[in-house]
Amino acid sequence: MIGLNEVARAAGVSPATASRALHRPELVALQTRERVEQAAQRLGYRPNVLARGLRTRGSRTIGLIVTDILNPFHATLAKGVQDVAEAHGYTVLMFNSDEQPSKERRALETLHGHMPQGLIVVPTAETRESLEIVAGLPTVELDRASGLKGAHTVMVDNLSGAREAVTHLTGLGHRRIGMIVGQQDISTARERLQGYCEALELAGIVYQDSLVLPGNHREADGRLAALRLLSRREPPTALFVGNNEMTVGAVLAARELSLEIPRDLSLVGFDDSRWAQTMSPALSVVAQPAYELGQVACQHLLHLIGAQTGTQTGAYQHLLESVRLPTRLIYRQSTASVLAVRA
Amino acid sequence: MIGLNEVARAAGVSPATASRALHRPELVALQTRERVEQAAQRLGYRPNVLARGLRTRGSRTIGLIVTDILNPFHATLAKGVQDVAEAHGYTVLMFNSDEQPSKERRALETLHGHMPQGLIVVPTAETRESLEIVAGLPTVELDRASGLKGAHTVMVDNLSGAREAVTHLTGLGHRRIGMIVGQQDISTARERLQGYCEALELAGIVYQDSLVLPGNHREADGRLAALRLLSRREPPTALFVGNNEMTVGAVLAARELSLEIPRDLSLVGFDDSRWAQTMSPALSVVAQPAYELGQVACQHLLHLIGAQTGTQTGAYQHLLESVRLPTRLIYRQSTASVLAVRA
DNA sequence: GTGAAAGCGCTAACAC
DNA sequence: GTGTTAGCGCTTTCAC
Repeated sequence: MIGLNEVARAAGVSPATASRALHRPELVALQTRERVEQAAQRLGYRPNVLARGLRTRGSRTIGLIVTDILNPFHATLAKGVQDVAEAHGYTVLMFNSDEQPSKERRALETLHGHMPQGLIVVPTAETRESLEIVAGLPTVELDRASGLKGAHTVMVDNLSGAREAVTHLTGLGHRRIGMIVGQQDISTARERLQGYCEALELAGIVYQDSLVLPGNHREADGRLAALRLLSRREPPTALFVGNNEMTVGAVLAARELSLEIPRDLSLVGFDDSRWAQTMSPALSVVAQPAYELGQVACQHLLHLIGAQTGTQTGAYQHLLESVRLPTRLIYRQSTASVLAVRA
Repeated sequence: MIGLNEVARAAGVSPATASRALHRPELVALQTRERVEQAAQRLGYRPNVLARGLRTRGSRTIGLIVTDILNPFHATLAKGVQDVAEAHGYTVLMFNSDEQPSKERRALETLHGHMPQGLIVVPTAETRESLEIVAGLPTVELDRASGLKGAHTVMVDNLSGAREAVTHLTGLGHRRIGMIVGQQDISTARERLQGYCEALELAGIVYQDSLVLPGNHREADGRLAALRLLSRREPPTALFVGNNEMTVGAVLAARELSLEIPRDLSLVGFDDSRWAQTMSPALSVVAQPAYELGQVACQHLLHLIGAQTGTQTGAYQHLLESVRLPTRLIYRQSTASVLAVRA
């Protein structure tokens, strides 16, 4: 491997000067700098990040832990994070927690050994405790809040997103609206449920516990929950599903029961996706700006890192702890008026 | 940060012994080892991967470059790689080339600085040249072959996958079968095109150049190509599309032209996906074992790394250069007999 | 079986 | 402006 020593020798300077020429050009005579740069170029020099990180205690690396990279929403988050990180010369170490606190812990431990300069995490149910592993590390929680106080979070406005979706349904005359919602130890699930409740109240509908079924964010859970809800004596005429994977399950359940959407059942999902657009009827959804969410989280983290090392301009000194991005309700063909149905 | 020094002091031994106790237990007295292990445990010691990597020139890190993490196929590849890597204590540095050779080069350069022990890459058109950046690094090419001779590759059997799909179409009586295929500088596209040709020949149909349109793997390309093919004076009665993103485009094009699948057009795509299953009619596809592909690539790479350092048992000494996994044609509702149509 | 010492490649502190 | 020196945390000779 070509090291800084070789470059220095080729340029006829000391290693220290070579280092400065490359990273602090202003400390070096123009002429010297050019000699070094040319030598580096010619030899194909690439700095050894490990050595530099060891010395400066700054690896130019950030950690990212998502709960499920196979979920396009998370893949998109990851891309947003990566693109911003890369643009700033940071490398991303990505891990999957698969929604399991134990895997998350392992990821955090591995990460810790790599001495990252920051962390972006989509929390699981136990992140609050696990984050102790990387105590002191600038951290941004993405999409969900772990509940750790003082934590920086970048999330979507779940409350009003859900409220809007359900209000759309009540506006169509639906009174028996079911909800399939994630585990209540996840902040997004709590907020979306609350939005549902508020929308019902706004429409003067009393909340019915039996119309709300929990699921663990997976397709299979959504299917089972939908099957149960739709097999009731008085099944709901509309369904609001709290995450994209579970929505697929709900669609499958409706098909199994030969319910036609939207004639027999109106459906709104949370989070847009390719299949929601191509299935027929196309699905109405609460769309989330996933890519932007990832970008903002990364920008936020970089500011935190900058703020810590004091490289920051005044503008960002007072970073908001919590950022909320808006959702957008997309009307497609999966909802219909109850009146129309009965007619 | 808790370092090995602290652990050593707490255990009343020298740093050297502490290091040995943790990584070469056989070189240390049982009693000593236990003391060290307990101390490490108690203090929450996590080895500094940077320091170790610097010293041993082995970072326990591998690089992964995919062309598009937003493509579920690639996300699944990545998950397969990650799961295997993690199980063996390796951390994955993942990059996106977005199908752009320049981004791929940048990723390779960044990667190089991190001193990875191996690389898994889904090649772009110029990978053969760019790989020079990491010359000597154990490398596995995934899903596609860069053309570098002697390279280790893990791919799917594109040729027979495509042949089977098109033979299915000819078996249904189709004679005018269009193909939308990726750039010919990508090996998968070449192989799939060849499979198409062979299937035609097998059915005694003469190849028509004008029925084959290229696209750059994106949805928009697929749409445009399909639009052109389907607007011909004598449009094809069936379409075989060479990748999943472009297949979405083809479906959209068919809808725009008010062609009903499969009545007016039979369609087979390459690579299965969520939307292919949920759209109606459900799409027949050549399914690829994406997760397994990633797993196998990573196992292969780990063997290469092992072989290099001589840690390997004889069994894997003679690693095959190229691994091919089979595809599987899934029959759903997007294809129909021409005869039935005309009837 | 264990400790002392050197050094991986780099940069920060201190001289000059 | 530039060189010298030391040391980041770890592993690995080489002694004992």
